[in-house]
Amino acid sequence: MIRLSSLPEDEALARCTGGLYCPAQQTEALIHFVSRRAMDIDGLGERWLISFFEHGLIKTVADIYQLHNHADEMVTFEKLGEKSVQNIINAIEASKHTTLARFIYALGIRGVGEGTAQNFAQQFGDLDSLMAASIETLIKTPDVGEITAELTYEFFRAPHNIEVITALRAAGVHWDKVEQVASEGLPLDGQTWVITGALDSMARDEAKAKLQALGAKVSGSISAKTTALLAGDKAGSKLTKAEKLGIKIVGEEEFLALVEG
DNA sequence: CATCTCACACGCGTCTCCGT
DNA sequence: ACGGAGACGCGTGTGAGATG
Repeated sequence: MIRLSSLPEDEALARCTGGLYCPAQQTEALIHFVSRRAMDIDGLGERWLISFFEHGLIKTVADIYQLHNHADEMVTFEKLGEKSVQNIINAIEASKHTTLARFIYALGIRGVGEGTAQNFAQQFGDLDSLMAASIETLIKTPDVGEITAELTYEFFRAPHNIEVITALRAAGVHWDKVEQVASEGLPLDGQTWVITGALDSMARDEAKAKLQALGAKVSGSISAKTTALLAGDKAGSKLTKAEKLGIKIVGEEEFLALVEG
């Protein structure tokens, strides 16, 4: 996505709202769709997506799931061998089994990032309910205001977006039923945590999942309302800010004792 | 086997939107 | 109107795979 603020004044209004279909945004949509936090298709990055797009192998994100029919053509690309192509095809196949939250995030609806996508998944439980929801209903989702609700509503009213979503589901993209999580009674219920630095024992995503499983909300930036900062190696400005605000700093050992105990 | 390219992981800063 | 928090782009370091 191109930030409006990075555009010259006279181009600021040039952004279209085509979502999954608009030609100017197609490659951006593709790149976002395969990214780690969305559908997580390993090995298929920006470079190959653009090449495949330029050679007409893919036009929309739904075409990614037809790429296995073009394996012979793919190996003819420079720097792309049989092994890489097989890895890409395997990764595409693996991505068919996902979660509703990831799928919503992958759609690239403006204003809907990872957190909001998760909230939508929790709130609506299935894609059809979300797609059918009115602006008034959408606004009832946590962290969703008028603007995001309207953008989401419009997204699901665009025929080409519906087409792509239908094609994705027809290609076999599916997700498990959403489990409604009740955070009440969990040890970290009502707390907001932030993670900084690298952890030795696990990836940050894993640490985030563990904290969420204990009822905590995990945020990306420190504020006065933050309960605690989980600080690993090479912690940067977040640690400084947390210290300044007098926020509790939790080291990896203490964190492990907490999540395992 | 050395080199090159690409994708990924992660941190950080900025901007925007939401809720109060 | 303001502060909090999320979205997003950019920069850097690292590892895997392709090529010659």
